[in-house]
Amino acid sequence: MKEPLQFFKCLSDITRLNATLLIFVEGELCVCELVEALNDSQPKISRHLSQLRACGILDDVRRGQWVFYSISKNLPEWATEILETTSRTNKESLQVLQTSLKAMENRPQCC
Amino acid sequence: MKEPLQFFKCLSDITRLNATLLIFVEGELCVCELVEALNDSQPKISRHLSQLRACGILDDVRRGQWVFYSISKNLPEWATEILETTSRTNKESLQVLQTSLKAMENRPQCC
DNA sequence: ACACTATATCCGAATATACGGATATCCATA
DNA sequence: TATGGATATCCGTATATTCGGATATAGTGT
Repeated sequence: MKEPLQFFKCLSDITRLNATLLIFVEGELCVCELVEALNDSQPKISRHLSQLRACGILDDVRRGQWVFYSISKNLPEWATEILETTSRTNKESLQVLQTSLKAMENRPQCC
Repeated sequence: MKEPLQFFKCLSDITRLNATLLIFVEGELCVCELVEALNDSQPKISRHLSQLRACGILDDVRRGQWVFYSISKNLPEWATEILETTSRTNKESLQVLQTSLKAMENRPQCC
């Protein structure tokens, strides 16, 4: 993630924005958790996640069956600042997503 | 400008991003100045400016023949923060645009 | 009224983006 | 190695976005 332009393009889709912010506040999430929290199809979520990874916003790590996504350790300071500002601004809608997430059963980290 | 999503969509086009940032650092610019500084066609610039105005990022005011654009007085704090961060990050490419602007002859404010 | 400059908008074409559905891949476990 | 769950990718389609070129509108000065 070198250019703000590319960063804004990534965040200009509702699915990618919500996924990024949710991961930003939760720390690490796997695909099935995001499918549940965002209430979207698995291929759709997966496609957007791989785009965010390709742009350098997310890191992914496989752990058993699951692939966990987190904010890239190489994300520049300015991008983190923008995520900070945005998560604060979207606090309420983010809390809705966090609630769906907490209501999910059989979350991978529990096993 | 209510939602970060909409804000990011506006800034995810290179013409709109550059126009917004240039206006952000210069304070107020007319269409012909932006046409010159961004080296694009007048209809293209005009179209993007009206989009930015419709989204609540820019204000416009006609002064004689010219229409001047500035950052909207109603732009929320969080959006200003993002513009601040972005203009700092894009400092170098912004300076190139500012140089083209300064080199322009017959700028409206001179008359 | 006319000419000229600045700006805005309309239109069709080209391009980009996002999607659903099907399918492939990867891993754990029996 | 067979099965099943989780994830990724492919493909064709639908939609959205952007563009250039033409044209319309608005204001200024003659």
